[in-house]
Amino acid sequence: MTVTAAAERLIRIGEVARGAGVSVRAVRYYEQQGLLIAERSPSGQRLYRQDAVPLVRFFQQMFAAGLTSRRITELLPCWDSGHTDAEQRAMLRAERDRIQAKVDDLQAALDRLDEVIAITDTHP
Amino acid sequence: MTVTAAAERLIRIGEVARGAGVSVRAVRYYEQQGLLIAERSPSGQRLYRQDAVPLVRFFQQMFAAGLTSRRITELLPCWDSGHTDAEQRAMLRAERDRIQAKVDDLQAALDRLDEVIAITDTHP
DNA sequence: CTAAAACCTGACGTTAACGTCAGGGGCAAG
DNA sequence: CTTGCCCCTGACGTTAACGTCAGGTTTTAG
Repeated sequence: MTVTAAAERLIRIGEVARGAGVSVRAVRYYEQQGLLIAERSPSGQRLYRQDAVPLVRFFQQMFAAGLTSRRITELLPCWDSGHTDAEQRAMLRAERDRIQAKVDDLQAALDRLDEVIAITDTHP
Repeated sequence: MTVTAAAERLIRIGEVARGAGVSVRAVRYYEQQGLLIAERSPSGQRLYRQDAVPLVRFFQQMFAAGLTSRRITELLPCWDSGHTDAEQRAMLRAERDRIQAKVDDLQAALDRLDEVIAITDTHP
């Protein structure tokens, strides 16, 4: 039973990309935007810890929800440290409300489409 | 009691835009994309029937749901005529499924945010 | 009649998250 | 040694729904 953390096996960018289901270019972009920090090998190659994979998945989820990379960087400390200041709490709520509104909009559009589908199916 | 339809009062682009809550530029764009047809006054100004307003609102709803203007033009006959061919039915279902998947994604992201909000609220 | 408000046609600018290409290095297998 | 795969840094291209500006005409209110 090791007390000190076992030296984690570092992975390269290709493995991160494949693991998270994104392109290598996307991972580099995340670094450029300040979302993801990577060590560098002596030859300059990016080296990531394995938890970079779920982190990238999380980024994808937030992107899908309409958050910008800038906003994600501003909110990342909330996940990392579990602590937030007033500004961050306000942003969290604002994003939450925005997403909820979007869900409602999508649901309304969905109902609209289902309506037409129902009509055109029963009325060939 | 008139038998022939009363000559509908035609409205200009500004009224359409204000009525639907979009910019004049947007309405012109819709015409350019083939979404909206307008008569022209002798001097060249666009003249719309009043149902252009709810129609533009409908476009906005579809845009919000992620449909492109091209897709909307392909599906407009479904609303206008109430009739669809096989290709259109397939498109309708594809869009419906895509939107539903997006709703699920958003809901997952929402849960994720709510989780953090709950933690940071009870744990100042 | 006149000035403001509204309309017209181009046509270039914007934004975000990448895609893609050019040109070059490094490293394990055979 | 060289072949192939992965990696690197720029840097320009893409897309969709408009925004915005320029320069000119039309409609409307007074």
